Amino acid sequence: MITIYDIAKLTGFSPTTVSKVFNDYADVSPKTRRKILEAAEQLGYLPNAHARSLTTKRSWTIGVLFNEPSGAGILHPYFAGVIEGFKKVSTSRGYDLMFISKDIGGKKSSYLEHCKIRGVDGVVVILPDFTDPYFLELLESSIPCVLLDQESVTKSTVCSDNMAGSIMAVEHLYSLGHRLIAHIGGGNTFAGKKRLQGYLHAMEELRLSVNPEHVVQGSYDYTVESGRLAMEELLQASERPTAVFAAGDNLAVGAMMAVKSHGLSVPGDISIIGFDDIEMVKFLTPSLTTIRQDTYALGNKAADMLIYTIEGGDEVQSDMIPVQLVIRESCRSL
Amino acid sequence: MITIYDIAKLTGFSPTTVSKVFNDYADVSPKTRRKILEAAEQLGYLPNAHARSLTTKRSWTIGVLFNEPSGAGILHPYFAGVIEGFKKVSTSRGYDLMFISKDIGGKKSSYLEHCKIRGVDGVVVILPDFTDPYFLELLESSIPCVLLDQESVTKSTVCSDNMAGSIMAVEHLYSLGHRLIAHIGGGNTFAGKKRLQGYLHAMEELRLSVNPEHVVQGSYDYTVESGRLAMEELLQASERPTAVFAAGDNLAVGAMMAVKSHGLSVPGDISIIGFDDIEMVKFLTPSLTTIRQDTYALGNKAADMLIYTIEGGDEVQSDMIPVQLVIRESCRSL
DNA sequence: GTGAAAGCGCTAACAC
DNA sequence: GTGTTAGCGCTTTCAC
Repeated sequence: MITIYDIAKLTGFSPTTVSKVFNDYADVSPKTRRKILEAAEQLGYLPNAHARSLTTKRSWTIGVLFNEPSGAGILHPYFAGVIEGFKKVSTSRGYDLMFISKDIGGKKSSYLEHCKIRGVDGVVVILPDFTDPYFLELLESSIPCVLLDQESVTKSTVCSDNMAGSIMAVEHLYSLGHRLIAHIGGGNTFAGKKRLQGYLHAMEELRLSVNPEHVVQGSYDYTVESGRLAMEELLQASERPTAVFAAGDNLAVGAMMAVKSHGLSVPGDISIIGFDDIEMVKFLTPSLTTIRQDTYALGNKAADMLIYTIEGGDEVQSDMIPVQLVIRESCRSL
Repeated sequence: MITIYDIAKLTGFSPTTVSKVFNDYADVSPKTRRKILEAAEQLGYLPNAHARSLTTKRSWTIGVLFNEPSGAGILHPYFAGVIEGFKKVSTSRGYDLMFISKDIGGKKSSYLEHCKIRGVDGVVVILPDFTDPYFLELLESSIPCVLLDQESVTKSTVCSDNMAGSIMAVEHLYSLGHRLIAHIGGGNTFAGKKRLQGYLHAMEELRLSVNPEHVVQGSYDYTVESGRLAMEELLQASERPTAVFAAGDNLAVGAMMAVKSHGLSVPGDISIIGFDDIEMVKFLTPSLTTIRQDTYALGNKAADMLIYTIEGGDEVQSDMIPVQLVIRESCRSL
């Protein structure tokens, strides 16, 4: 391995000066800088990130925390989109991404411990289950964090405008003439609660009464199966809704399947609107009307915030990304 | 930060002995070990991975290389499934995963340089485009690698049994009475070529002639749009195929869209079979008959191989994971 | 502008 | 069983 000492030896300068060149110090003469750079090139020098981190206490690494137990984690398009956007800006700012789990060295540990051992500079958290004690521990630590779809006063947060999206969804159904509008909720998650809240708010604004039987919770993992189950429940209601607003596209897909399995039609008998706009839904029959989240923008913004904190900013930030109604075929006009 | 020196001071032992305890050396008395462990616990000691790596030249980190230019990268369910499986076993073996890009420190560099700077112990490569010069450079290096869907004599490889899967697909169509079977290819990728090969092989075995107009290439990125385009082309053929074997589910979905847009029915007029079994396709109308790849097993196996190499094994391994025909509604019997 | 010296936290000979 | 010593590759005072 080529080190700065090799370059020092070759050029006759000291390791200190070589180091200064690679750290863009101003007090190196242009001539010296050039010679050192040439020697580095010639020797094929590459810096050693571990050695650098050991002295500087900066790893230029960002930990990525996401849902593992459900396994849905990375497989969900929401996660993938956010990470893609996050990676884009963090990479361009010089940071690499590392997955953080509760395992380390094959042994169980906490997220916080894992982060400290690896010396990550910050963490992006994409974890629907905010009751996890290990997550709480991380929140209380002093490690820079940005949270997606969470609320916090100590850490920065980013989320979609869930309220506005839900209101759009309900208003869209209303404008089509629907009055009996049901809701399949996203469980006990931040997004799920906001969307429920948006639904309730919109119903009230429109002076529509909410039949308690018309609000059922899907599980926090937003799976198709969970949507199917929820729809089965809705179908048992004394009064059948004419439209359903599902808090996630997977839930909506499950709901569509349930409706069809009862020999009913979407949108003939029941209109369905989702939330997310994951890629698949535009190919369904009928294609799904939904509220599009800009996952890429969510990731971008999260990275901006986290790096701001890592690099010394101490203001706790929080931002909401606009969402958009995408009209397709799954909702009909009455 | 608590170091082994703090523990040494507190317990009266030397840093060496403390270090030995954490590295499970046998020559430490049980009593000493216990005292040191207690002190560590009490002080809240956590090891410093950078310092450790600096001396041992082992980072317990595995680099993940995947397709970035297309952006399809992590968003494709294939990638997500493989990584999920890969992460599972590597984590349990003590390794963490880090994304490797061509950017580092905000500057352009090569994958190989990135790996060396970060000191990763090995790399898993999930890159359809094997003509990338930076990928070639990595292949020629001595860094432990495992490649997915690639061929190599110097590095270990894992892939699905693409040939067998393609043969299954064609035979399935044949058994349903189809004789005019077209193919939408996966472009100039390893998997794409194997699947084309399997198609050709099966056609020959079944003594079916292949109309050259019935073989069209989708792009290497396996997108829906690419499948749509390819199907449009097939629809121009002098003789219309009764069935199409698409080299990927996205391609198949695109093909279905094209068929429908011409007022034709799947499977009424044209039967379609895909490859992958990504989650969405079972919810399509008609649901897609396809060849299922076990992406999780692919990832598991890749991790096993890579860790084998990292930990000193010098045999170049290669393995093929079985695939499976999943019959749904998109192929009809003639 | 340049360099000497110390130290980041840890492990690995080797001696005792 | 335990400790001494040196060193991994780099950065950072601080002196020149």
